[in-house]
Amino acid sequence: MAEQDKMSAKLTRAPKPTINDVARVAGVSKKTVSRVINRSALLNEETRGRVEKVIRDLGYVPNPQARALALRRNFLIGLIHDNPNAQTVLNVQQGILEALHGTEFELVVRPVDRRSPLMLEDVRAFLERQRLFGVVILPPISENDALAALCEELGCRYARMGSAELDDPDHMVASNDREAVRDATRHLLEQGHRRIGLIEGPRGFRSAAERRAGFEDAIGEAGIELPRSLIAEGNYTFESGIEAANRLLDLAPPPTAIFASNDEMAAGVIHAVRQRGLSVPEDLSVIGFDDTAIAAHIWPPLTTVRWPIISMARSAALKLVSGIIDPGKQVPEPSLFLSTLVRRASVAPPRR
Amino acid sequence: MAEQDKMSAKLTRAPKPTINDVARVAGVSKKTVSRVINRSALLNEETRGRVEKVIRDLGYVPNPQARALALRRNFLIGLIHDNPNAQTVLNVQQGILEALHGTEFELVVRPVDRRSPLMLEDVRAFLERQRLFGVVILPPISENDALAALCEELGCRYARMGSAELDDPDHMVASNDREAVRDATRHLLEQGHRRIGLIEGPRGFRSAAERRAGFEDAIGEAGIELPRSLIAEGNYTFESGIEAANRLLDLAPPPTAIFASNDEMAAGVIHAVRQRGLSVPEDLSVIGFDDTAIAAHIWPPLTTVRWPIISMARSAALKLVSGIIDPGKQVPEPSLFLSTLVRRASVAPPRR
DNA sequence: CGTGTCCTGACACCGGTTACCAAAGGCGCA
DNA sequence: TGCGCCTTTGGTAACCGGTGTCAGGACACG
Repeated sequence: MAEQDKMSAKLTRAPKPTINDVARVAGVSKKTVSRVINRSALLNEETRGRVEKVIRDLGYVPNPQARALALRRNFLIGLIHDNPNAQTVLNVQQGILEALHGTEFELVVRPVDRRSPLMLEDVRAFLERQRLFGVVILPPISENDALAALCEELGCRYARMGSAELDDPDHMVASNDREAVRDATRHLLEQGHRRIGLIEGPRGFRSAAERRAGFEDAIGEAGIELPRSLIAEGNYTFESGIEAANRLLDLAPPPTAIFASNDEMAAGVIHAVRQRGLSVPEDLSVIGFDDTAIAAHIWPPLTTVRWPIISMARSAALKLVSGIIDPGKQVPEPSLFLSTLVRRASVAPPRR
Repeated sequence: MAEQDKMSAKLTRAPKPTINDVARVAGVSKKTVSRVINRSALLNEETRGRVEKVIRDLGYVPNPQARALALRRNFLIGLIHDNPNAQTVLNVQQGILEALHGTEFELVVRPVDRRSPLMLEDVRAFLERQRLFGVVILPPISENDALAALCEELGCRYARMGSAELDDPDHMVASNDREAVRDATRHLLEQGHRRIGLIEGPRGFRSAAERRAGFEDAIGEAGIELPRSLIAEGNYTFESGIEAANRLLDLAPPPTAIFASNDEMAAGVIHAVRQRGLSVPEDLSVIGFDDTAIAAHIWPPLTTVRWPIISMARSAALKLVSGIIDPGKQVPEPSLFLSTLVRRASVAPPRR
């Protein structure tokens, strides 16, 4: 309590030092202090050292609001998403914050409604008003080219995350979904499965198309015919996974394995199998995609494709602020991340 | 494309109107426009109308950065959390954003590390630098009184969410965990269970204590002795649920039902049961707490206590900004929310 | 001594806010 | 009716805490 009073009193007596205080104490002009802060090159080393000492002594921290006004740009990174998967969104937030740690940037979240006709105008108003420094755009909304064009138009840096390269590397962080799904499907083929069902993501999603393509690649390689009936559409939700699984399991003969385009739907598949009194992997092998927490937590633990979302998010954020935090560092952030198969217990050889 | 060019050109030609533009066109001073924006009482109605029309015609929107500088306060609401549960955090974000929708406020997320000795200093630096308007603090970190004191000291509004009333209603949004858990435990008792295990949350967590108290209330009411061995401690993670369940199931005789203090641990219990070749609810009844998505998605669907987290978060955010957005509205936001039992399929009468 | 380079400072400005003052109009009162 | 006072309304200037522009001093060099 006493300590708190002291701190409180200190605050009242000595409000935060401003650039003027630093300038006065150091015996230089505001502008020179500003140059020190911004690591301007044309500065006498001796002067820089003196000012830096005063900054340290006074505990001076530049006011982000004033900088935002003068620079006509905020030190905020926005996260635009319409992702229904909580774990994915939170992982992305974590990755971005890791990249922003120790900088003056903050993270502002902005969920949007992909289906709303006002979505673009909403985002425009948001970006214009807040003058964000940059935005990270999550899939599936990241596949919207109009959104990227809007950022470009408004002079807002952007980084799109996705399952394929939709943009140039400066604006895109992608994963190799197609290859990863091909590997996952090969894994099923190696186990002896020949009749494999696919639950694809919603039409129009790039990720859905990529994953389907990878699946078809592997099936084609193996010289297996893929009847249309073995492909069911889901919308990335648990419930749609149940429905799609039921459609596939009602076939005669039913598939002996199913690749679901995300873990949530894979969990739905397992649920549906159990409702029928069957079990995984004895009666049906299942592979998911994402490796979210649910994959390790359901029973049986789900064989799935690990999507390195945290690293991707970190890289996306670093792309946005690179050259700002540390002008020297110009090592480009990686743009392509590799998804890999994680083998757990939901895959086994087919019975017959 | 043509349209985009047009818009782009328009932007270049006519940058965002400022308060000066509005004043000039309306033929009044900046100050008068400012009065209109801030709904000052001492203003001629005729003047107000004229200025408002100009504002509408020009599409003028006050610049938040300039306001932040002049007012020494940002229009940002912070979310401080150390919650490992993705769904909970995202639900809270959703609730806050619902409350902030249509206002000039934005949401900034700030995960913290409860165990770090620098946590308080981190938050202090964050609040001082950004001069946040207010913060919503999630449990369990919301139980930290020093954090609330810090907000008070820095003049930052705050709203704590939690499982019991730790603060006055202006700063607290609570749920009735104790009563809800008592009801859940009564439900098990009504089904005929007499030997019921408890997996409590980590020591030092208020939510853990409240839930345990509710459990003991119900057991005590029923006149049942509660041996210490039937209480196992977890840390709210899936894995800790497995471990705790194994400790309880190794007892002789084992419990016929388990109340787990959150869904994640309840999912772990179900996992452990299945690993032993047993099944839920035939061999063991399970109740969780939270009603996160996982509760409905695992098998069997989990009977749990619904924690109205989204409404709580919305209310917390409205507490912060009330009197700002709409000075007229002084209806106080509710401070206590009721958790209720959701019956699914993880509870059945005991076998013997 | 003129010229170019390097470093620094004066000053206006970003777009709002508040403090303070001035003008206009209403009113009581002599 | 005229005067002073109070209230209402609007204007001016300073300020919030930084940034850009540009001029100019110091110094080396031809």
